[in-house]
Amino acid sequence: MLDDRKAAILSAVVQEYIATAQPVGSTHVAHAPGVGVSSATVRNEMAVLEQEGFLAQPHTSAGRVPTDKGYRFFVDHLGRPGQADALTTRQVGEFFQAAHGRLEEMLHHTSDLLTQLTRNAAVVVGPKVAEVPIRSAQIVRLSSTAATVVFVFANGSVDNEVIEIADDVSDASLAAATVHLSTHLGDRVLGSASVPDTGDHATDDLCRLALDVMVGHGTDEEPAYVGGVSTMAEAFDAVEVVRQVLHTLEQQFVVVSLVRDIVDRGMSVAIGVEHGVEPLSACSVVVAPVVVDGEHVGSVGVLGPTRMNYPQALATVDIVSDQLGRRLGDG
Amino acid sequence: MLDDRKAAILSAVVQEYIATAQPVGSTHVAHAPGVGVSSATVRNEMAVLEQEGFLAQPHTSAGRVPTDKGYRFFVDHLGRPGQADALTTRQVGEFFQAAHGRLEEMLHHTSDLLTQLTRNAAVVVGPKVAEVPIRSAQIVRLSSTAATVVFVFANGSVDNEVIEIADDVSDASLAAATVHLSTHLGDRVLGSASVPDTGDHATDDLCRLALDVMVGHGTDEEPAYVGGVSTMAEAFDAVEVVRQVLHTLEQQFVVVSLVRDIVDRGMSVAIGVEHGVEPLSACSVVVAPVVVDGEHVGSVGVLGPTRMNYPQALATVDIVSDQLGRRLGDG
DNA sequence: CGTTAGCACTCGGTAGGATCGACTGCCAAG
DNA sequence: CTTGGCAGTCGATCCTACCGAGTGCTAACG
Repeated sequence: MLDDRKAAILSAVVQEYIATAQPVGSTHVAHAPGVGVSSATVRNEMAVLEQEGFLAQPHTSAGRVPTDKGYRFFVDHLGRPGQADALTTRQVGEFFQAAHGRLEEMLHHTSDLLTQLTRNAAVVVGPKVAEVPIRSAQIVRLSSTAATVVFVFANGSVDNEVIEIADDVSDASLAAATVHLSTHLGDRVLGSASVPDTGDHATDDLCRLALDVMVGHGTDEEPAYVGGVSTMAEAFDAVEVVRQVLHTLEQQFVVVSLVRDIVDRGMSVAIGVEHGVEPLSACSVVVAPVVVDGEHVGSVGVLGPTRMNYPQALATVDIVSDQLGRRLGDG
Repeated sequence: MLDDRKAAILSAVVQEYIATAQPVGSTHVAHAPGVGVSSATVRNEMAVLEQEGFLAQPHTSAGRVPTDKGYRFFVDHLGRPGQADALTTRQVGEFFQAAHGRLEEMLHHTSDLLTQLTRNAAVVVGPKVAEVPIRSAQIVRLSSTAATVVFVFANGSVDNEVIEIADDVSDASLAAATVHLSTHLGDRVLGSASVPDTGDHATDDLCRLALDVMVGHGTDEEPAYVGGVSTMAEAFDAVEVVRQVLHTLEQQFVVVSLVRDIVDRGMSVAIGVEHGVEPLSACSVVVAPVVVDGEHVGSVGVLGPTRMNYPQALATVDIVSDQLGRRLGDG
C-alpha cells in the first residue's frame, strides 16, 4: 500500500508527534533514522501522504499531523508488536505475585496498574456473572419483610440482591429455599438456571423470586473498573473535550459496551472514530481479552488520546491480560 | 462581628460571584437589593471588608472576590438554612420511592442524584461493615485450595474475601465452620467478633482464618461512591488544578477520610483549606450525616469549587441524607 | 528521472503599543 | 456619615509588526 520510504516517513511523523504533540515538519523527518533523504524529498512524499489521507496539516504553514488512517497504518504495519520492556514486565510480575483477595479488588487494582504503566486511563472489565458457574446460593433474612439473596460464583465473586418477602414467611421456609437452591444450582450458570418445584408453596415462591431477581439484575452486567481518568485532563487542551470524555467515562455501561464491542470484533486497537462512540472520537482504545482455559472471561484496555504510544500500550495490555488470565486460572 | 450593612454587602458579593464567577464591583453591589447606599459607600465598606479578610482583589483595578473567610461568614450567618426547592424535593422523593435493590447500588445512584441536583461532584460514604451486625457467615469452597468467606450484614450489604485453605480440608470442616460462625456471630459486629473453640482443630483454624481475613480487610474501610467528577473539568480554568482535583478524587480513601473528618468535627461545610486536603484547597465540601435510628451509618456530600451555591448544596445534601436515612431505616 | 538546493510565500505565535473600560481610592461638598 | 466627582490603575482587547517554522515550486544536478 505504501512504499518503504513513505512508510518510514509516516512512521517518523507518528512517533515524533506522539512524543511531542507538535506538528512535525519535513526537516525533523529528514533527520530521523531510517529516512536517508533530504527535507525536500520528504516534503514531496508528505504531500502525497496527505492527499492519500494519512497525514493532515492543521494549517498551511505548519507541519504534518497523523490522521486516524495514519495511526491505523502505523499500528498495522509499523509499530512492531514488541515485548514490554523489562521494567514493565517486572512490575506486572510483582503485582500479580502479590495480588490476592477478592476478584473485584484485584480487577480494580489492575486498572490502577495499567494507568500507572501507560499514563492513560485504563479499563478492566470482569466476567459476566451470568456466565460463571454458581457455587452456592443463600437467602438471609434481614427483617420481617426483607431478605438478601447471596450467590457465590466459582471465580470467587459474590453477588447479592435484596428482596421483599411477605410478613409470614418463616425462617424454615428461608432455610428450605436456601437448601433447595444450593442443591439444584451447583455448577449451573445463572443464564440457564432453574429449579424444580418442591411442592411447598412458600419455598417455591422464594426460590422463584430469588432466581428472578438475580437473573433480572445480573444477566447482562459486567463489572467494570475505570482508572486514571485524571490523566485525561492533560491529554487534551480543549476543556470541552475533556469534559465530554470524562462524562462519558463516568457512564460505566458505555465503557463496557465499548470495550466489549472492540473485543467482539476481534480488534485490539480502535482509533478515533473507529469505535463509534462519538464523544470519544478524540480517543483511541487498546484492548486485550483475558482468557482462562480458553474462555474469554474479561477484558483489559487502555484509553487515551489518538496520539498515544500504541506499541507500548499494546505490549502492556498484552502482558497484563496474559498475567491476569494466569492469575485467575490458578485462583 | 459585622454590622448589617457590611453583611449585606458581603452577601451581595458572594451571591454575585457565585452566579457569575467574575469579580464584582461596587456598582453592582450598590444596585443589589438590601443595599440602599451608593457605590461610593460600598467602596468604603468593601475596603474595610478586604482589610478584615473577607474579600480580596485579584488585582488593583478589579472588583472583589470573597475569600474563604468571606464564604465562611456567608454560610454561617447569611445563607439562610433554607428548604430545598419544590422541584428538588419532588425529585428526591421520587428517587427514594423508586430506589430498591442492593445497598451498594442505591448509594451509587444516590451520588448520581446529588451530582444531577447540584451540578457538582458528589460523595456518598456507606457504613463501615465493621459496625453493622452480622446476619450470616458462610464459607464456600472454590477449589481444592481456595474458598471464599461471605458475611451478610443486617443492612443487606455483603462482604466477602477469598482465603487459601489446605489441600486436605474437607467439605465437612467447611460446613462445620460455617455453622459454627453463623451460630456465634449472629447480631454481633465484626469489631467485637470472636468465636469459642469447638475443639475440632480444622474447624477452629477455618473460623479463625475467616474472621481474621474479614476483620483485617474490612475493619476500617467504608464503601464510597464518588460521582460527577466530570463537572470539575469546568469548575476551574487552570488545567493543573483540574488534574490535581481529579487525581485526588480518584483516591477513594482520601475522599472517605476527608468526609469522615468533616462529619466527625461536627461541621457541615468545609471551605477551601479548612478541610486540610491540600490538593483540594480550591474546593469546598458540604456534607451531612446519614442517620438511622440515631446511629450514624454514613454520609453524603457535595464537592465543588469554593465558589459554589452553598444554600442550595446544604439544602440538597440535607434532604438527601434525611431521605436516605429513612429509606435505610425501613429496609 | 528522481533527488536536492534554493527561494518565495504562508501563516500562526509572540511582542510591543495604544486604547478601552471596569474598577478603585480619595476628596470635597452635601 | 454619605455621596458625587475625579484621577488613577491595570487587565483585557485589538492592532501591527515581525519572526520563524514550514511549505510548494522550480531549476539544477548526478
